[in-house]
Amino acid sequence: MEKEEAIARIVKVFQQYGYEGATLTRLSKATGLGKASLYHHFPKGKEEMAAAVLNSLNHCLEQSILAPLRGSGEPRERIRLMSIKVDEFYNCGQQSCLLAVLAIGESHNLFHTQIGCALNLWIDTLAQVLIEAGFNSDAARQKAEDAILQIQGSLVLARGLNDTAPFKRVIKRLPEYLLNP
Amino acid sequence: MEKEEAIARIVKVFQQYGYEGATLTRLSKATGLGKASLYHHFPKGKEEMAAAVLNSLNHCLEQSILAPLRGSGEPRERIRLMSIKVDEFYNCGQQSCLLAVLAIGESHNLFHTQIGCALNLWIDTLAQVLIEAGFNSDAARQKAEDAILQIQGSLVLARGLNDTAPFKRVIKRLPEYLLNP
DNA sequence: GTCTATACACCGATAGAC
DNA sequence: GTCTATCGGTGTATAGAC
Repeated sequence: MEKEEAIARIVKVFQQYGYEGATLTRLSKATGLGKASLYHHFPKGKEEMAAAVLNSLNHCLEQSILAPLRGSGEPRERIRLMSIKVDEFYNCGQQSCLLAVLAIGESHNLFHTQIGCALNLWIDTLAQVLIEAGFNSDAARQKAEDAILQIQGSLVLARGLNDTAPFKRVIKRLPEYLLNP
Repeated sequence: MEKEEAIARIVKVFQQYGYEGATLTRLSKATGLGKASLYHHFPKGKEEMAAAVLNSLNHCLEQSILAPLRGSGEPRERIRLMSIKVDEFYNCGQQSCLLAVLAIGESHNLFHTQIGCALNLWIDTLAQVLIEAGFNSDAARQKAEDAILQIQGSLVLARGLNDTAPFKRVIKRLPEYLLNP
C-alpha cells in the first residue's frame, strides 16, 4: 500500500507540530500530494488524517511492542525485547510520542478516548507480563504504569533539554527496574 | 499589577492549546481585552506573549519551588516542601507543564533555549540539595533528573488517561525516592 | 487520482477614533 | 488604554479539468 507510506509521513508532521500546527500545506509538502489529493484519501480532512494516524500508531504499537510482550519466552526476555522495540519506536528518543502530543489542544477533545485506550492497553499488557514474573496484580499494574510514565517523561526531557541521554538511560535500566522486587 | 493577572490568564491558554492553538481570539476572550489592547501590552504580538508567559513561569518556579530548595532547613524538609509546591504548581496534576507544551511545534524553535535553561536550573538546584544530603555529584544529578522526568511523565499520563492518580502517586513518593540511597 | 483554481473563514497584525 | 474596523495572509475545504 502506498497509503501506508503517506500516513507514515503524515505521522511525522503531527508528531513535530501537534494537531493545530499540522497544516494542510505542511501535510501536502510532507506527502508530496496536493491538498485536493489529500481530501481524496481523507474526505473528512485533517480530523480523518489524525484518526488514521492514531490507527496506524495503534497498529505499530500492537505489532512491534505488544506482540513481543505477549510472546511465549521468559518474562525477562520479553521485556528486554520490548525495550529494544521502544527504542526503535521513538528513534532513540529523538521523536515525541504522538499520544502525548495529540493530548494537547483541540485534538485532546477529539481523541482523548482513543489516547486513553492506547495507553491503558500498553500498561495492561506490560502488567500481565509482570504478573507472570511473580508480582501480584496491584504491584504489576503500578510498575507497568511507572514504566510508561518514565518513558513519557524521558521523551519530554529529551525534547526539552535537547539531549536524548535521559531517554537512553530510562530504556537501558527498564528491564532491571521492572523485574527487581 | 493588573498585567500579572492578564499574563496568568494567558498562561492557561498556552497550557491548554499549545503555541499554535493559542489564537488571538482565545487570548482576547481569556483576558477580556480586545486584540488591539493585547498589542498595546505586547507590541510584538503572540511571540512576546509567549515570552512573557515563560518569564512568568520562571518567576513562579523560582519563588515557589527553587527558593524553598535553597532554604536553610534539613534537606528532607526542603524536599518535602518542594513536593507540596509542585503539587500546587500543577494544580494536583490537572494542568500540563508549559515547558513541555511549548517544546512542541514552532515554539520549540523560538524558545528551546529558555526551556532547556529552566529545566536545567530546576534539576541543578534539586541536585544541590541531594549533594548536601550526602550523595555524590553524579548520583545527585541523576536522581534530580529522574525526579523531574517522573513529574513530567506523570503529567503526560494524567492528561492521557484523564486521571490525576499517576501524578499524585509520584508526588507522594518523591521525598522518599530522592533521599533513599 | 492528481492537479489548478478558488471559496470563505480565521489568523496575526495595524490604523485611527475615543 | 481600550475599542471598532480593517488589512494581507493563511487556514480548511471544494469545484472541476485532466
